[in-house]
Amino acid sequence: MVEKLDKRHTGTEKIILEAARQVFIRKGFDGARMQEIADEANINKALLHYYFRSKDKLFMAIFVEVIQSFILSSVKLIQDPGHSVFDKIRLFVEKYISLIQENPYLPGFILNELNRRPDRLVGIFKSSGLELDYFFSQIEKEIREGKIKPVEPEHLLINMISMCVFPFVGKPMINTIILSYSEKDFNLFMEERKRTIPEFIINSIKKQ
Amino acid sequence: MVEKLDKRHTGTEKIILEAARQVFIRKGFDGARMQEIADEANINKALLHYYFRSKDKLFMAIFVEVIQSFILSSVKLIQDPGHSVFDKIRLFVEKYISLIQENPYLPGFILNELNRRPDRLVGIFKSSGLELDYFFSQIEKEIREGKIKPVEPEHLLINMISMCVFPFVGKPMINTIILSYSEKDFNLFMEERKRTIPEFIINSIKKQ
DNA sequence: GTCTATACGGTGATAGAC
DNA sequence: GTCTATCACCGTATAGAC
Repeated sequence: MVEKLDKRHTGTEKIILEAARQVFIRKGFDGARMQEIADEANINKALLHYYFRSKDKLFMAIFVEVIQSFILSSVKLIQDPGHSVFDKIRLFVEKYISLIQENPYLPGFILNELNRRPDRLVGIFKSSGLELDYFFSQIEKEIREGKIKPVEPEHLLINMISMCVFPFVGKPMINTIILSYSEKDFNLFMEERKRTIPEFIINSIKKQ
Repeated sequence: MVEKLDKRHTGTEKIILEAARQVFIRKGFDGARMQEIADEANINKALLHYYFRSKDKLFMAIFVEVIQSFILSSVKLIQDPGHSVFDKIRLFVEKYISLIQENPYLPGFILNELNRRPDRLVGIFKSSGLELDYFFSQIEKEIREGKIKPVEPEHLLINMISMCVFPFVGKPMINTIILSYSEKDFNLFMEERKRTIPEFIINSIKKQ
């Protein structure tokens, strides 16, 4: 608990974390091997246990880091008072898809680990302080003002997230059975979605 | 290859398959243990290897079964010539969500395994013969007839699937950080979505 | 801090009795 | 077909030299 409070990350520790990140994301917790992480970092297994006591602790270290850098960073703007709902939709979709494009395997990794060991992992970002009250009340306000049609804010939010994230998680399925896309096709498709998703949503909820 | 062509599934074999199905879906291939499957089936490990030669073969057996019963069954109606596009949207969403509600962990399992070992698994339903040509041309026809707005059929389809499936895959995240739902809340939410998703889609694409 | 060597508990798979 | 016993290996973790 108190360990490593003031100690800064050394070079080796950073290298290990980066190697662990790559291997865990590629293989998942169960599929990852300490040996593979050691190889990736060009060190030996013993050193892994020197820096992090166990596989589980090493995993938790990278998982916390991943969660915070990935989820929290991008979801802040939807609470920003400076944008209309429509603008937030456009900005969020563009930003969120771009973020995932840089780390396309992150969503699948996070969601799978969360499903596999919810008790262990869910607590991590339970205290992340993600508040959506303002966004939801903003939607209700714009409904009252006649700017957008009556719509359930929760469903709207989940719809938006679903359409951005799911294609990456379902990529192997999309590329084979659903649409028979090549890697290049898929990238183009996701690039198009930065435009079509906001269009699709706004078409649905805008007052005529 | 030729083995077991005429031999019907015995009782024991069915029990094993059912046990394997539960454990694999709960733990994934890497996390599943042959011992646990044996326990679940109330037999011993040796018998597993008697019926299926290896863990991998046992996994493939249940995976093929899962894919076929899950994916193919529900996606047929979108090629059905007897429904309008709007009706297909309503029917598909209702049917697909209901199907997943009966096996809520199936989508996460399938998607994760597919991402983890695409080379091995993707071939299984590559020859499934899922054809979407009719559905896509039907959409383009209704666009020409002025029934629905110009829309990219591929995006429409992926949007629909995303909104149905993603909430189940992202359930731990929705229930904790995004919406703070209880199990009961979540079920209610998904029940609502059978109505709100078709409404959301049709609002977006219907001609005024 | 970093290495080699090793302990030790699983884990998939097989042998062989019944 | 079903069981018990066992093997060979792998994976995490530790001991101890440098």
